Amino acid sequence: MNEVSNFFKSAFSIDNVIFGFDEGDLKVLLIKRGTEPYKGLWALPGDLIYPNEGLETAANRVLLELTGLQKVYLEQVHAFGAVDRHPLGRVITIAYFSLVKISDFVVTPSSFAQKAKWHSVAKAQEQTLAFDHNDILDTCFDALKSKVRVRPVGFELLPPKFTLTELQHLYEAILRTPLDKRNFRKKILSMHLLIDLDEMQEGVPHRPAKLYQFDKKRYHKFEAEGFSFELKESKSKDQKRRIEEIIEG
Amino acid sequence: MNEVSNFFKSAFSIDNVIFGFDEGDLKVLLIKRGTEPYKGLWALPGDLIYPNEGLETAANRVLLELTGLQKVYLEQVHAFGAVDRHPLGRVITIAYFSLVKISDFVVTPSSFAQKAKWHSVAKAQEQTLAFDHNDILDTCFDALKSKVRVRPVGFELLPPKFTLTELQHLYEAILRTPLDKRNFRKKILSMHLLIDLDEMQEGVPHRPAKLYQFDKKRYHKFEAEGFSFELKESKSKDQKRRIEEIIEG
DNA sequence: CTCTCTTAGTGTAAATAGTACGGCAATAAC
DNA sequence: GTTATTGCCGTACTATTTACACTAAGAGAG
Repeated sequence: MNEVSNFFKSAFSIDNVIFGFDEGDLKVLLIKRGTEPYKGLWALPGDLIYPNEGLETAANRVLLELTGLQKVYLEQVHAFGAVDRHPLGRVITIAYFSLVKISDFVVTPSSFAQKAKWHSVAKAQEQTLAFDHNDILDTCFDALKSKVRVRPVGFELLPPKFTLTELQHLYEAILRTPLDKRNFRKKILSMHLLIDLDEMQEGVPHRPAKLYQFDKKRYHKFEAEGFSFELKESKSKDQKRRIEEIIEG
Repeated sequence: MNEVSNFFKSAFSIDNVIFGFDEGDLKVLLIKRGTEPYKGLWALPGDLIYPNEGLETAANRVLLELTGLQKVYLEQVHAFGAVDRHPLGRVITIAYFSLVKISDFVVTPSSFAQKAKWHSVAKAQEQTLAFDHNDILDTCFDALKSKVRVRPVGFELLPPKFTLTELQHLYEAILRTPLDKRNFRKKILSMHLLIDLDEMQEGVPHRPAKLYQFDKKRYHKFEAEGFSFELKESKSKDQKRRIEEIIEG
């Protein structure tokens, strides 16, 4: 077998797709590159991994430097290692996504020393990003979409107190599909994972909504009993009809 | 930002969890290490990634060298990068799992030049493997378990013609839960993804079963229409009762 | 104070999907 | 022909999902 030392010619990095939710829209935090390569293009925040640093540690470091936030939801998604993905050498990058509550950090000066900005995910996906960051963003967005169906991670994006409508909008933004209001509420409430705070929204120019909180403790108890959070992909009549057609002929 | 060249002190590898299905049991292909470190222990097949080699290419190469198989199902799962995971240096490894039909390769001499052997996954998980390969195996097994619920990948492990009972045993082995025979058949057949070959099993000492084939073409058509394969995790009465208790109390 | 605007909140019937469960049928071996 | 083994089938019950439309509450304008 080849000696390890023969292969010391590559570098690792992490890239972090930081998602936030604001104004009813799913956002991603991007940085404008100030140096070559890809100077002037928007890129995902990331950095090379230090020699004595674990992968997740590196991802958390990037997040902390940029947002000042610690202990946020972070999940590894995929390693990207196309030979030519970095013009300066072989760099394999490991992509993470994290979910932050935008309201949690009021633009600390340090965090925006580099020009960082929230972008609508949909718009970011349409423009050209640096490196293979379009791939990475797409992959991480898809990972979030899948995750949100099977784990209650959406709450990581909302403030601690939220309304059912906000929650629904969040799911609609992530799943990119409209949901029926009554069915959504019924489903969510039937999981018994929301605490009704007996508080009302304030300062809204219309009927105020009730505020809820995610019941993390209960969720952990449920998990221990093998309970599984599930938001099924629902099939429309149209889809069913077209599937019928394939079966018939 | 740090120069890329400062970081040229690490290596990448891939490790491949190769799953097979035989004798009603899920198997994994392991190699006995002939050299230090971890000499004598069983390990996942893997190798360092060559400087000009993509990640998936490397994973396929390892697979090809070991089994002689090409074009098998391969999926990236997770990158493992604990600082001390390799005693000889910093090596970040990217774990893949692949699904092979054991019947496809009749132990080619070259493939077993290194001592490779199929192990029951359950037993492999109980013994100590080299490096962090227990972690990797567990993670990949869980990934397979999740995957099998939402994509019809199980067929990759079966010969082209199989019986419904074989298919059920496969799912039971992966999900590690017994399934009701009639309900399983009903569910699978209702998906219209199996072609009834009008052929019978031969040489079995009991009533022979019908043979089926997975209808890949139709599945791709369904996919294009947004159809989603789904095998739900079913909750037992017991589980439901315990969840009720949490809600009440 | 009343009218308007906006969003919150609610129920039910029909269809679909999931669950639990027992007995006869076909073959090979003896 | 008897036995052992596995294949194959159907129904009643329950739970979940779907589709769908109106009234309620508050803010703001006049």
